[in-house]
This record gives sequence, C-alpha cells and structure tokens, in this order.
Amino acid sequence: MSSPAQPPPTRPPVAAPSPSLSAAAPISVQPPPLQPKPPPPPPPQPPHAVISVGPPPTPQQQQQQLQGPPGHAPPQQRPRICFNTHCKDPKSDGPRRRGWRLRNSDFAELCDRCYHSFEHGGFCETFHLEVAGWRNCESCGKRLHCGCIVSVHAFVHLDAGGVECVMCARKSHAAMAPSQIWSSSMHMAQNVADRKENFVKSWRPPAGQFSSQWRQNNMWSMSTMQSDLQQRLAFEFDRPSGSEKLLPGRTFIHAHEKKFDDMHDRPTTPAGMNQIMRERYANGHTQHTTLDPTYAYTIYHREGTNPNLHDHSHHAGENDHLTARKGVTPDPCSSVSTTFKLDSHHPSILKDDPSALPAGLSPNFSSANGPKDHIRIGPTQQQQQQMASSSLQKQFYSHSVIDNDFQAQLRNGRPRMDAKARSQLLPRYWPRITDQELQHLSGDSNSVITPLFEKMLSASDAGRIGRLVLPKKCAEAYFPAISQAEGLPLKVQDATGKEWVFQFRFWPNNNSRMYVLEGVTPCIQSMQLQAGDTVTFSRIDPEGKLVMGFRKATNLSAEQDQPTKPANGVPPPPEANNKVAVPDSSPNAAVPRPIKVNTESKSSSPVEQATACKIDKGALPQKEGPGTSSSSPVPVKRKATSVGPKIKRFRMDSEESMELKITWEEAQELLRPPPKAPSIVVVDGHEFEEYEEPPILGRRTYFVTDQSGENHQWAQCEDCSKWRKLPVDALLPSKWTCSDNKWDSERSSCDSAQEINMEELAEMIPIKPGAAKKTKGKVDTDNIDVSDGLDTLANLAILGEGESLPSQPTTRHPRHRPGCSCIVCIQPPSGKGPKHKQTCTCNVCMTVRRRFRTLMMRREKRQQSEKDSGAPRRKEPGQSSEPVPQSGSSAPPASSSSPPQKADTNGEGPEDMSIDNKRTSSPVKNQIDLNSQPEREDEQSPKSDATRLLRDNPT
DNA sequence: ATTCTGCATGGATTG
DNA sequence: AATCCATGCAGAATC
Repeated sequence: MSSPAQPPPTRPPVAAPSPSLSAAAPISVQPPPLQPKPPPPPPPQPPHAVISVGPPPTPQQQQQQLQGPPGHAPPQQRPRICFNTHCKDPKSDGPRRRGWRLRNSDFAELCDRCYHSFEHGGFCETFHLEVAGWRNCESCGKRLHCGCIVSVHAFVHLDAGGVECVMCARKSHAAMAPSQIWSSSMHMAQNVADRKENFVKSWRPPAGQFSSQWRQNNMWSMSTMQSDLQQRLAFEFDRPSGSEKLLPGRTFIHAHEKKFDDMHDRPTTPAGMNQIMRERYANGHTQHTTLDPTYAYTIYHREGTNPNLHDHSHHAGENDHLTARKGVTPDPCSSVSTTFKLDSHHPSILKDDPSALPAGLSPNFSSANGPKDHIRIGPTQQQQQQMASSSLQKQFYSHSVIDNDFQAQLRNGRPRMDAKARSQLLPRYWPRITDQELQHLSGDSNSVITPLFEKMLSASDAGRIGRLVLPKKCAEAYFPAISQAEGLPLKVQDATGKEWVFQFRFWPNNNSRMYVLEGVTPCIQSMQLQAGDTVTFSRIDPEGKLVMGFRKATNLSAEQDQPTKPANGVPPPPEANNKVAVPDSSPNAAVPRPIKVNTESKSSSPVEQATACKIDKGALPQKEGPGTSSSSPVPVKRKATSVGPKIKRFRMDSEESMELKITWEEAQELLRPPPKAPSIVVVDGHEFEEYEEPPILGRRTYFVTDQSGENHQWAQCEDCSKWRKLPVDALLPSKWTCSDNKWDSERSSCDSAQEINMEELAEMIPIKPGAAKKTKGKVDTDNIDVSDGLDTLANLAILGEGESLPSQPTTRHPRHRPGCSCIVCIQPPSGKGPKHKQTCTCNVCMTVRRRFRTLMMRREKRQQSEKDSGAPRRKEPGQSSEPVPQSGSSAPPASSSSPPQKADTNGEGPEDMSIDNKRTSSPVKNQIDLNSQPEREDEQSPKSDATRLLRDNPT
C-alpha cells in the first residue's frame, strides 16, 4: 500500500490529521480524577514577572478566575503590584484587574489605570512607545507593536514577510477563504452520515466506540475541521513575545493530560468538564461578543464531556444536535463562526475560517457519558461561565481596532495545538521547522501549515520493510483515530506535492499500541532517506492535508551550529537540506502561528532553545544534552530531555567523533619509539632495528630550523609551559618538564626563563604567541608541518607516490622540518617529482628502513619455520601464533604477531625506496596502527599485496 | 528462498 | 515502575 497513490475511490482524499489535536484539546481539558492537587499558592509575582514561572493555576485559582468577573480584583493574597513594568505607581491601592494572560496561564494583574489602557487597546501605545518592536501593518499601515506579550496577538505574520494587524488579516482572509472553507465545513456537516458510511466500509469500530467512529469519519471528511480545531486549541496558550514557550500553565495541563493520553480510554467526567471550562474561561476563550455564550458553553461542555483529543473533530452533525438542545441556532454558518471565535484563537479564526467550527464542536457527544456530563454542569456554572467569559473577554480582548474581543483573543490566544502538542510530545518529536522553511515550501500563501511532529528514521524505519514506526502520541494526536489493527489508508503528500498512501495502523503491544505507517518504502526511497534522516509531518490547512517533509541527517550538524534564533529574531536562513514539505510559515506568516516551530537552533522560545540545546549538544551526545533550560527565563517545567538515544547514535559525527578524530591524529604525531633500545638485526646485509616494545605516545614537539640553519625541536614544559629548545633527536615522553631537559642544563628548571619570547617562537612553530599552553586536542592538523609521528610519516613514505594518507593529502610528514628533502616532504601527492635518495636519512626513510628490516626478518623467520615444518604454504603472518625465532641478538617480533599491515601496497614508490617501501612495515604499526583506516585494513588482509610482494621479492 | 506480516522482546526513556 | 519503541523473530505468503 505504499504506492504513491490514489486514494481509495470510496474514501475522501484526505489524509488529514485527525482529531488528534483534538486530542490536544481534550488533553487540555482535565478530567476530574486527574485533577492535580492544589499546589501551594503561587508566590507573589514581581511586577515584572511577565514571564511567569510560578506554578500553574490551581483549580481553585481557576475557579476564582471563573467566578470573578474579569477585571475584578484578584485574590487578596496576591501582591497588589501592577504587572505593568512601566506603571508609574505599581503599588497603588485599588483593585487589581486581569490583563493579558501570562504564560503560566495566569493573568497579569494591572492597576486600574493600566488596565484601562490595556482594555482599550492602547497599552502598547501608552507604555511601549519607546520600546523596540514597532512595525507597520502591511495593509493599513497602522503601527503595530510586535515585541511584547500584550500585543503578541494583535498582529499576524504575513507569508511574504511583514505583519498585518488582525483586522486586516481578518478582512483579507474573509475575502479569500470563507466560501471554500464554508463549503467544506458545511459539506461535512451535511454529509457526515454519508462519509461515515463510506469510511466505515473498510473499517467499523466496535460497538461502543462511537467516538472513534466519529474520529474516523472525521479523518476523511473533517480533516479541516480537525486541524482548525487543533489550531484553535493551540491558541489557548499564551505565546509570550511572539514565540512559543512552554507555559507553566500548559505544563500543568499537560501533567493531567498525560494521564489521558490514551484517547481510547479517556474518562469523561463532569469534573473534567468543569476543569476544562475553568481553564477555558481562564484563557478568556469563552465567549465573544459575537458569540452566544450558551453556545460557547456548549462547545466547551462537549469538549469537557469527552476529553478525548480526537473528539474535537466531531462533525457538524453532532454539533448541530447539541446546538439544538442548547437552544442555539443551528445555523451552520453562525455556529461555525461562533465556535471559532469562542474556542479558538487559531489563525483560521482570525480569518473567520468556518471550517474550524466543526472541529471545535466535535466533542464526542455520543460518548456514553456525554449527555450526563452536560447536565452536570449546572446553570449556575453556565452563568458563571457566561459572565466570566463576557467579562474576561472585555478584560483581555478589548484592544481591537475593530473587534476588540476578537483582537483580544488574538492577543491572548495561542496556537495551542502546537504548544500543546509540544507539551505532550517528547522534544525529539517536536517539529523543527523554521518559518522560512515553511514559507519556502509553501506554495500556497493561503495555506496554513502546521508542523505536527517529526521523527528521525531508525534503521527499521528506513529499512526495506517499509514500516515507519510512529510515536504513539504523535499518531494519536495527529492521525486519524483507529480502533482496529488494520488501520486505514492515509494520504500523505510529500515535499514535491506527490501524494502517497500509507496504511496507518497499529499493533497491539504491551497493553498498548504501536503505531506504524506501512508502505513507506517508496516514499522514503524517493526522498532518498536513510536511517538518521528526519521526516516531518505537517498539516496544510484548510485542506487538512498531511504533508511529509524530510531533513537529511547531514544537516544536523549544520543546524546545530546555527545560533539560536531569538524569540523575535530574524528567521535563520533556510536549511538547504531541509525539504520539509510543510511550510509552516503560513501559520507563522499569516497568522499567529500555532507553533513557532522551530527547532533547536532556531528555537524561539526558551523552552525550545533549551530543547534545542539539548538536541544539539545532547543530540550529539545525544538527546539529553546538558540541560540548557537554565538559560530560559522561564522555568521549564518539563525536562527538555530526550532526543532519543538513537539520535545520539546518528549524530555521532559531531563533537564526540571529532574529538576522537583529533585524538587519533594527534596520537599519530605523538608516537615515539619505545624507550628501550632496539635490537639490531642483520638481514641480507641490512641492519634492522627491532623494538620489543610498542611505540609510546611522546610529547609533542616542533621541529624548526633556525636562521643559522641548525635544526632543533621545541617542546613545552608540562608544568611551566615554557618552551625549550631541544636537539633534533630528542624523544620526549608524554609528560616532560624542564627538569627533564638534560640537553640544556641552564634551562633544566622551570625557573629558568624561556630562551626566546613567544612572539619569536610563534614565528617558528604553530603556536599562538599569547597561548601559554596549547590545548592538546585543539591542534590544527593543518599546522602539523612539524612534529613527529613515526607511524604517520612511515605510512606516508610507504604509501609513496600517488597515495597519501586518507586524511592528510599532503607531502609533509609529521617529522617534516624545514629543509627536509625526504620524499614525503618534497614529493607531491601525485607521486611525481623528485625521489628521495637512498642515502636520505630523514625520519621517514629511516622508519621505512626499520620497518623493512622487521619485515625481512619476519619473512626469514617464516621461511625458516615453514622449512622446518614442511608446511607447503606459509601461514599468514597475522595468523601465525608460533614464536618468531630470533635471528638476531634479540630481535623480537617487534610487533607481536600481527602482520605488516601497511607495507606498501602499490609498489610504486620511488625507485630507490621502492623496495623498502614495498617491504617495510612499521613496527609501530604492528603494534598500534593508528594510521590505518578500516577500509585500508580491510584491503590489507593477510593476502595483501604487501605480503605478496614480500614473498615474491624477498630481497 | 525471499518477503511479508504480526507480534514479542528488551533497552531506553519517562514519570 | 511504566511506557515507549527499535528491532528481532516466527509463521505465512509469495516468488
């Protein structure tokens, strides 16, 4: 079912995100049983504590909010300090009124004067006039403040950049979308039954799972509604400074929501409903001037009735029914519109997108407890709600130019969906899409793209099985609800606009479910994705299409390197590899975006940033990197942990691997012959040095040729960091101090001054004049024009012409020093050019010769051994476990039993060195072949050319 | 023999 | 401790 597909004829062509967010919505609603214990009263909020870090409002607090008319004095225990940092008399007496909503779900308490300013929409003009962040509406030119929490919802971002006041945004949207949206909504409302019928053809939920059935239905026919609903819900969260942040309030909700993650078993209780209502009231979403409070109540009630996230996407049919019962005009249009305003602050709402309505009304009315739940909310509550909503609205949403309430909603509303989603989903699933990316990918400026989630492909996901495991919460939140394992086909569009149909299904697993998308192989392959790459799922509204984008893993590091984008900062440049098909920008651009999607480096919110950091740093090391949440101005209540161990795996190329790489290279440079003098073995008239011990890591030195032409090497004292000039042949241990300077008694103490100053020294060796100590691991390999590293140099020599060390395409070897004329130093990588002479005594050549001796000796031993044993075929050196006879005084197998790994394999070395090269094997290498690379090692099997050459050319 | 399918297992992560 | 989810595995289906 992975074919790019055509949706089943009988099914609506939507792979729309399901009520999921609905999931989000219900989630926000807390069922009674899970009601949190009333936390201790929040500590007094400092006047400037706009970014509230306090605990989320307790139910009691919420209740207070509900009961007390907006604008009324807050509880007495609260500090009577005006929240407005610019208030001239923050401690003035008088009641405190509720201003904008804080990120902790609470409300800024303002003195009477500031409140009035806020209420009349002149807060920013009054208090923020001198503050940065003022822009002009692209349409009407009106000045808009875009830099504070108060005004965050007074404007919308345009797809093409710039901002527009909510009024203009509303107008423009109304002009372009209504009809279609409406038709969509209406259509759904009218044909729910039919659609359901169609849908159910292939899937019929078990009896009693009505809600699921609805959700299913919604998937096909009400994706738009759903998405709208999701967005709407998303708006319930505050978005300070225009960026998403993890709100304490949300966290609070989240904590409870989590208990109900499983939409399949989400309890429905009156208490839960009440909770929801309180919350909504607190959010100021309840009513609206254009709304019928009753209707609003109904909506909430429904939601509360069924906390199931997916229930939000219920079709209009139910809504109508409910409406009728509530005495609300069943007019779809009005209801839709009303719903929108009531429940959502979603961009679409701003645009009067009716489609959202159905979604909003979706609550699972059919749920068994639904009706009862409704009933449980007594008239008193309703009244309270109405009052509260009404007043709250005034309080919070009265700044609008045209429609104060509306604008107020915008201000205080939040793309809850995203925020909520994030609160629900593990950070590793948070969509990390930048506005620019989304914009870039969004061809239709009218579309609102809402990033849903992303997932890094595991080996299994990217494998040929074609099954993409979906994070459970993501699947349940954004994909259609499924009650049967068979699942249902899901239509997904990729970045190129191509549509694919996957089978969205689940497997029973440990009393839970494991959601998978089947048939993704073709899509994955078309995107050329592999394990470690990331796929992103987003939704395009109002179409409600699911869009699947991707981001290549290779980009991760780059992304991670990007600086974190400030909350209101300029969007970072698009990531080249990010093919996220979901332009989110839309949401961002056209409307207060449900989510500031961003991801790590581009996170705009502290939380995101924190997460991002974690992803970055942690991601390398993986997920939970060092918590960076500390940097967040707001206490992040959720652990911004996880990026997942797998991610770590995939990002190994970053810091850790680099660290390893450096160490590796350094190790090569620092190899020293073992302290014990080598034995001299004579083979075929050639003397060979044979070391019994493996090489050691010595101290790094720099070889220089002074003005007089004399060669020296410079080493730094471990203790005092002074540099000492040493003879060229000095081999230093890894830990070397001035006291070990046996070559210069005058400077054999750290008390002795350095022979030359750092500036002079810096001219000779690659050190920074000011650097007392050079970090070992930070040595720039490019500057390693002088240093030692027998193995490296030897390999360089051995590799000979036409071949250079894998990562060091240079003609210089670690032992290189000015004036060195060895082949390694003078010969270009191509191998062409002057050959070093047979009499060359450079380190390279010497090492090569040494290796050659070892090899020859070994070979002789083997031959002798074979002769003795009569073995027809000699064993490979590496396989020989027999003790190697010592032909010389003590020429031990310089390197245990391993074969000469790196004897020249190309046989194309310089003529005079060719033999040596071909037959040389570094004793060092035999012990520790730090130069070797897996690939090369593979090539150098016991039957390697080197060995063969040795056999064939014993001389 | 290979691929598909469904489920189980267990390490990793979260609460 | 509970949960998630990457992966393994066995049986079935298909080539």
